[in-house]
Amino acid sequence: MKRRSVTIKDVAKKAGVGVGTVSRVINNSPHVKPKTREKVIKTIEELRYLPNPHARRLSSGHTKIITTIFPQMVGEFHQLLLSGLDRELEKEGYTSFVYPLYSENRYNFVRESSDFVLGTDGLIVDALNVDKLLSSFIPKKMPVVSVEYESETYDSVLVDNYYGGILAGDYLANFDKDLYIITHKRESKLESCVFQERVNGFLESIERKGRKVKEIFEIQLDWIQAFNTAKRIFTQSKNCAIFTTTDYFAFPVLEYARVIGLEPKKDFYLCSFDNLTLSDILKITTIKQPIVEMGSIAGRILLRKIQGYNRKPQAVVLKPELILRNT
Amino acid sequence: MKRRSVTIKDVAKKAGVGVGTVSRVINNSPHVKPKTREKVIKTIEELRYLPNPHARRLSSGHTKIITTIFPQMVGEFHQLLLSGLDRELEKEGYTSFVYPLYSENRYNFVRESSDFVLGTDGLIVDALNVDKLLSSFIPKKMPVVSVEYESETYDSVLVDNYYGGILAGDYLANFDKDLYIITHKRESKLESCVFQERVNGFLESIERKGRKVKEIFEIQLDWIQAFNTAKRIFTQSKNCAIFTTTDYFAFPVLEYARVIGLEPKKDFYLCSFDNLTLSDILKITTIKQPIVEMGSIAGRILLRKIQGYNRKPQAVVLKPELILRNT
DNA sequence: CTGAAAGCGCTTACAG
DNA sequence: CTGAAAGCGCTTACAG
Repeated sequence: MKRRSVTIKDVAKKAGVGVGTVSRVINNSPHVKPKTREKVIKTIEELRYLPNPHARRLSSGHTKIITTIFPQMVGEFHQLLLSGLDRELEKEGYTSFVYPLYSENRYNFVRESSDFVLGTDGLIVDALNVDKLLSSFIPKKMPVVSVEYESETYDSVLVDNYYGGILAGDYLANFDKDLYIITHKRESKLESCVFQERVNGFLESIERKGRKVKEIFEIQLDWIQAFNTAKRIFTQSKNCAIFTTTDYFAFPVLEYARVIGLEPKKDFYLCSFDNLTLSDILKITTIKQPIVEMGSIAGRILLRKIQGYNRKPQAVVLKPELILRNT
Repeated sequence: MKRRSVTIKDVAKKAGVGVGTVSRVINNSPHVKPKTREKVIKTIEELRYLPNPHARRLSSGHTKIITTIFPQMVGEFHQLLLSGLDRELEKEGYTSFVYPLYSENRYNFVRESSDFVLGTDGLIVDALNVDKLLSSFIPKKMPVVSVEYESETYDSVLVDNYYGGILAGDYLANFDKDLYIITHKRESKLESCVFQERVNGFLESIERKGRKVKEIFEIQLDWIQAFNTAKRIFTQSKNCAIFTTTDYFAFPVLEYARVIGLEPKKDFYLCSFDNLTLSDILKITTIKQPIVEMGSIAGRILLRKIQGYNRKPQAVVLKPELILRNT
């Protein structure tokens, strides 16, 4: 490709200095005489010079960018996680790109042109089995932090989903109701794997209390399906307590209950998971995760790894919390 | 940085071939004898060689990656847009990264290390005034497509938001109700600028019909605020028709109306904008945008520009559509 | 403080 | 089909 553009040489020649000096100027090196710097900056502007990032990265060895791999972009959750992450990255002049992995095609792209993974200084992987899915394409030296999934290969930052399930179970088992679970069915290896843990914790809790779940519904991350599932449950039982493993499902359930005139905390109980704005507005009882904090911690760990701190992979496990509200 | 890793030279030496041959193998060139290819592939695996992407990009001049800049990550909308985009990109072996621009810090990062924008082959910018905000950092030759904003500098793909507003106005003005608007207040230059257009179209439509809006509420993209605004409106008027410029606001409005026992299409009317799953579940009347299609068209145009087609910036304007439902 | 030069790790005509 | 070599555009010791 012959995209003849302005290079550092052109600037150097026009400014009457060496390329090294131009390089020092664009990198804010203090070892440049003010006069020289000024002259260089001026000709950079005149020539509208923009440094070639690939060349820069090839010789410097870093990009100051990290990649975040999310299974999907569901919005609020990821935005919160990212803002926590950014808070740390910004301190050191890094920023982050997002690579959503919501389709098989996108996954294949990572496999096939695995070099694109290498394109940045580090990797945050959210809610994916990074060991099975990605580690074989990730170069040995690449700093990686796994979020929401306990990796055997890398550092992890997660919420204790099992314990969250227990909290939900402890709450709902109090009531003399038919117990139901609505959870996400992992249909593809690319989907998040936190839900099963939540279910497991829930089951453990109610078993301890001598209770049994009446039915577990496994559906896709889809409001319509959740709505229809609610319909089925409320048709089966007019006296139920439902555990939805994400707030995303709680909303349609509550909605359907309203449609048929059921009153929460009387006709039925509902405990959800995530504590997104949604559950706050609708006054849904839910399990809260410290999302922003997860992001920050992950960022801090990643930065340390980039700087060369080396240690065995560890997992930081944060505790979820029951937020009692009106369901 | 001395991250001594395996290079193409190491592979060449061990395999007993030239570096050119190794390069041909990793790039799937057909001009390699099967025997040779096999040998090279084997030693690549033995050495666990991974090509350095920066070097690759420096000499080839492309990354096969395009960057998508979103103002925030609100989820469904962007996921749909991205999937439309990917459909086109994949055909040519490209993929896309997302750079969410939800904070001033993130914007500054683009300004200051503008070379990171150059890091990919093309740019999709969503719902931002790309002319004012970004064009000065974007190199002349970078292919750019603006989505949801009509750019003067680049090609654009958008929905006619003004016309959408008219559709909403034509609908709500039919009823003998107090007219209200709830819209998003752009507080920062980084926020989407589609909402004002929607409002303008709405105002134009009702004016034509000799109607006036009672009050316009400008709020943040926040459910709680929308909920409280609904409260204010329903306190002021028990007989109103509300235009929410995004489905995101329609849900809390409907929710509050329910709480106080108001019946849609009788006690009040509501017309929204976007046609997300939300409005489908809640049976909200809304203005539909062809989101996936916007993504595809943007992808196609961008690809053509990358391939060198050059023409004056044009705008592709898609028509929105009124979806009549239960509000 | 500054310039000349080596080197980063690839790709790609070129010559065979 | 293949190797030697130039070149992509930077950064960074090195020597002054």
